[in-house]
Amino acid sequence: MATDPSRRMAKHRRKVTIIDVARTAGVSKSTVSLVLQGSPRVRPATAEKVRAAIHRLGYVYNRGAANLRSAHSNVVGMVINDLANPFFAELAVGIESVFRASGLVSLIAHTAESPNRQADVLKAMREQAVCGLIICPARGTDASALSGFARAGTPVVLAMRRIPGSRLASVVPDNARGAAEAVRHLLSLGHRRIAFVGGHDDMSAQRDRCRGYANALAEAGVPVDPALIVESPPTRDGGIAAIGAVLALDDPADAALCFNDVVAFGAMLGLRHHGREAGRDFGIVGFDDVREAGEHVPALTTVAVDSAGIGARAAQAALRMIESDRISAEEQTTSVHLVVRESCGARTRGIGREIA
Amino acid sequence: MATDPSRRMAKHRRKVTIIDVARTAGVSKSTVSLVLQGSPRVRPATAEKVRAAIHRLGYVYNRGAANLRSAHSNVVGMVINDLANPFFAELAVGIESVFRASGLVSLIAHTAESPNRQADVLKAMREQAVCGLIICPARGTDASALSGFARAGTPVVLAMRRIPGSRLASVVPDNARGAAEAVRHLLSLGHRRIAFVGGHDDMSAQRDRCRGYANALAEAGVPVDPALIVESPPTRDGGIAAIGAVLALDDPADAALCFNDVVAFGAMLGLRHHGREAGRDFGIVGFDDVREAGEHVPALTTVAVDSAGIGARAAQAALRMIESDRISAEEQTTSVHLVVRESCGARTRGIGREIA
DNA sequence: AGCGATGACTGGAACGTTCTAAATTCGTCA
DNA sequence: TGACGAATTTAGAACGTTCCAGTCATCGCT
Repeated sequence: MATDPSRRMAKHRRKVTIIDVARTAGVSKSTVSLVLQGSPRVRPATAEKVRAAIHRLGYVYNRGAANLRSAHSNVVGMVINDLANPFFAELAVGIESVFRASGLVSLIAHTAESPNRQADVLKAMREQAVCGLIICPARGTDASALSGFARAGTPVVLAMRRIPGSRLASVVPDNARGAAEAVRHLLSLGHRRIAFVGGHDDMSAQRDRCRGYANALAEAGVPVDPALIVESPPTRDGGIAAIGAVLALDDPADAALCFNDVVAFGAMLGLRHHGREAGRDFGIVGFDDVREAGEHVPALTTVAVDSAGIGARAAQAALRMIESDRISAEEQTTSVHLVVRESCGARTRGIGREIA
Repeated sequence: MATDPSRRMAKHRRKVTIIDVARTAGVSKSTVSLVLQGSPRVRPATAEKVRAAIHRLGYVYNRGAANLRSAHSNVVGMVINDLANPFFAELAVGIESVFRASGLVSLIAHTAESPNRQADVLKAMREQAVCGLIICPARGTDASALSGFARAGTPVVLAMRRIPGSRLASVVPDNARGAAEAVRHLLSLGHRRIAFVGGHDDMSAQRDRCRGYANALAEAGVPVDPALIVESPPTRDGGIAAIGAVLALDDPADAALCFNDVVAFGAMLGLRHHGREAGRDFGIVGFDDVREAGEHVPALTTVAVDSAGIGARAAQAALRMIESDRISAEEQTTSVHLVVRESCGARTRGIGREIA
C-alpha cells in the first residue's frame, strides 16, 4: 500500500476514484470500469480483486462523470402537478417503483399546477440530462413546453392528462367510459335530472368525462341540459359552489356526477347546507376513488382510477422507449370501474369493506 | 457561420456545447462560462452577445459536466419513507419548494418504510453526488446507514423522525408537548382512563408522544397504567385492533390518545364496532391533523403538526450547511397545537370551519 | 510619455468516467 | 514448436465544464 501519504489526513480528503481502485487492485482503470459495469469479459478472479479494492477504499461511483462520457444518464424526470394530492402522490409512487426496479433514479418535481414553475422545472430536467420524462402537465400546458425534449430525442410520456395537439405517448384513465358508467348507474336508480359538476373545460379529463356523461344520457334518450353542466375549480369549495348552482335551477338537479372525489365531497357538504343529503334525496357520484371516498359519511360512490397502475404503465412505456432508443406516441387508456357505495342511495350504510 | 456542415442533419445531432456558443458569439469558452454563471466581470454587451448565441443555438447547460469540475452539485437528495401518505407528501412539497427557490433540484426517493430499499436509494444518492440530504428515515434505520454521507462531508438533516445515537441535524415536531396538551384536554373533559394507542416503541415519534402522555398524566396525579399503552402498526387496522384491546380491559379505557390520525380513524371505527361512538361516550384524540381529520364524522380532535413547515425548516437547515460548508447537528423542534373538534365531545357538530 | 492598476477576456489543464483500438496472454492444434 | 484465435487487459483520447494563471488593452496619474 504505497500510496501518497500526504492525502491520508487531508482536511478535504481527495475523492477516491476509479484510478485509486485500479492501483490498489493492481489492474488498469479500464478493467475497473469493466467490473463496475458488470462486464462478463473480465476474469472472475480479477473482478473479485477489484471488488475487494472498491470495498477497502470505500470507493463511490461517480455517475456524473460516467454520464458525461456515455451520454446515457440513469436519471429520469418526473414532473407532477400536485404532489400533495394523494391521488398524484400515488401516481408518483407507481412510477418511482418501476424506474427504481430498473436501476434508474427519479428526479421528482412538483409544479403546483403552475406553468411557469413547470417551465423552470423542465429546464432543470433538461440540464440534468434526464434520459426520459414522465409528466402530469399543469393545467394549460402548451405542447411547445415539451418541444425541447422532442428535439433532444428524449422520450416523454404524459400521465393522467393529455395535451391537445401534441404527438406524445400518454397513459390516461378511460374517463369517458367511467363517466358513462356512473351516469347509467344514476339513471338506473331513477334519477333524470343529472348534473355534471366541477372541473374546467380546458382540462382534458374534464372534457372526456363530460363527453362520457353526455353520451350515456343520449343513449338513454335523456336530453342533455347545458344548465346542468357547471364548471368549477376542482376543489371542495368548487364543489360546494357548483352544487349550489344546480340546486338553484328552476328545474333543479336530483343527482350529480362530480368531476372528481374532492368536488364530490364539496358537493355533499353543499347539499347538506340546502337541507339535502347525498344518498337519501340526491345522488352523488365522484371520480378517482381516493382513500377517503370509502370512509366518508355517506361513503362515496365513485369511479375508481388506479393511479399507481397508471404510473407504472407510464413508466414502463418510458422504459421501452429509453431501451429501444426510439420514441413512440402510443396512447394508452386504462380501464376504470364504478364502486357503488352509499352516496346514491343504492346501498345503505353498514359495515363496509373496510372492516370485514 | 462556417461550421461543419456535416453535423447539420446528422441523425443524432451532436449536442451544442459551450464551445459552439463561444464560436458563434465570437468569444472564448471561458467567457461563455462566466456569462453562464452570471459573473459581473464580463461586459454587458459581451454577455448579451453570448446570450443571443445561446438562444440561437438552443444550447442547454450540462450540469453533469459542470459538477464534475466544480465538485459542488446542485442536486439535493430527499428520502421519504412514504410518499403516498399525504402527511409526508406535504413534507416533501415543503422541502422541494425551499430548495427550488434556491436553484437546487431535488432527487426524491420513496423507501416504502423498507431499510433495504432505503439503503439502495442512499447509495444512488451518493453516486449522484448530492450536495445535501434530507431524510425521513424508514423505521429501524441505523445511524450507520448514513455514515457515508458524514464521511463525505455531505450535510444530512433528519425530518420528522430522529435516529437514536446519531449526531445529525434534525427537525421534528414537539411530540411530547403535543401529546401532553392532548391528554390535558382529555383530563379537563373528565376522562380518567386514558389510553395511548398505536405506533411502535422503536419509532422516535411514538416514544416522544408516549412520554408526553405519561408526563401529563403524572402531572395531574393520574397513575399511568401500562395496560393502557398498546402498540400497533400505525395504520387504520392497527387502530381498530388497539382500541379493541383497551376496551377489553377489566377496567377499560374511556378515552384514547392515538399515535396519529390514521390510527385514530381506525380507533373510531373499532369503537363503533363495540357500540361506542367517539365524541359521545368515548374521547379520541389524534395526532398530525391530516386533511381528513376535519372532514371525518365525527370530526377528529387532534394535535396539528405543520408538515410543510417542518419540511421547509429542514430544507433551510440543509441549505445553511451547504452554503457555509460546515455541518452542524442542531436539533430543531417545531411547535404543535391542539385542534379541538368533535371526537372528544368537547364540541358538537355544527357548520365547521370548512364552510365559513 | 511612462507607469502601474484595473478591467475584460482567454488558453489550457483538470475533473472521473467510458470507449475504441490495440496489446498481451493463453490454450490448442497442426 | 509455432501459429492462430479467443480471452483478457490496457493505453489514451474523448466528454463539456470550471478554474487558474495569464495576456492585452485601457485608463488615470504623475
